[in-house]
Amino acid sequence: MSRTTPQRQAIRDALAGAGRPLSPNELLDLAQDEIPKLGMATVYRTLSLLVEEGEAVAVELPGEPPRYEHRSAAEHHHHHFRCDSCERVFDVEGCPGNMKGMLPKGFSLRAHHITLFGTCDECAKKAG
Amino acid sequence: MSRTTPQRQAIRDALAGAGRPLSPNELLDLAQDEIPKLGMATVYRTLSLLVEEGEAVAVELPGEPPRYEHRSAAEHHHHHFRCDSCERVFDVEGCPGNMKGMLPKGFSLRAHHITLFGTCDECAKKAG
DNA sequence: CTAGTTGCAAAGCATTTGCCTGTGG
DNA sequence: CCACAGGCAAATGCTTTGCAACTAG
Repeated sequence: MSRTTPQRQAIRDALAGAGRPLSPNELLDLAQDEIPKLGMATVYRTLSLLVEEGEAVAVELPGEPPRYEHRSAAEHHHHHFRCDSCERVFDVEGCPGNMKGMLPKGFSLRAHHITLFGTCDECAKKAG
Repeated sequence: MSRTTPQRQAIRDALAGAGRPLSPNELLDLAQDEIPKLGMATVYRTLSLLVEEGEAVAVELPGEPPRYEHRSAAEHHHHHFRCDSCERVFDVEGCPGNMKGMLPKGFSLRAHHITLFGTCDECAKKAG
């Protein structure tokens, strides 16, 4: 059975507390505040485990390696925003919907991903 | 200056003739019909060159390495559809637009990507 | 106790680069 | 002729795996 270890707890906590999708590196940095010797391999292994358990969800963005967010964020339909400046990713609410009109004849739709790109509020402030 | 070689010509032709975004591997296969000894390194080097020249455009999809499409496809705003079954990617016309309403307060929008997932017409027919 | 976990180092893979030979202009 | 290109093989960077030591239950 799957054990509760300090490493896993630190990773779970970081994910749950972030409120946005985190990259494996961001996760390593955050979790190392708790467990300084934590290795990247453990982060990857724990992420696979959390995804299997349904505790975390992979967030795939165009042109970037996957990030991961806590189950609570994934429970409702949402999309993502990536800041050009700080490169952080945020969840965004709402959806234009009605994407069936875009389909070529004979194609059927199962899902859609929308990614917005621009500047987040913090970076906008810094830039003046 | 940049030279015209049989390798580059084969790659250009494959891209121009495809009518949809191609992965480096698809491109290698197609171009090897013309130049059997063509190497992957040349495909990658030529793609960078074509992108610099504006002859080709990189198409980034969530969770996948970039594909490339001919300039002619990129001249107008469009999005992409990926078939779950054959894994090919197609261009789709139209756009729900008005994505600004989704932005959190203080965020500004520069661009958006939409990717549709489902089954293409050919695969739908095969599946009956 | 002892099977599941971890850290470290080595292995994988797709992409990129270095180097020497070949060739377009 | 000779600077640019191409093929091959080695290097890279991120992710995964192997393995011996460690620890939760």
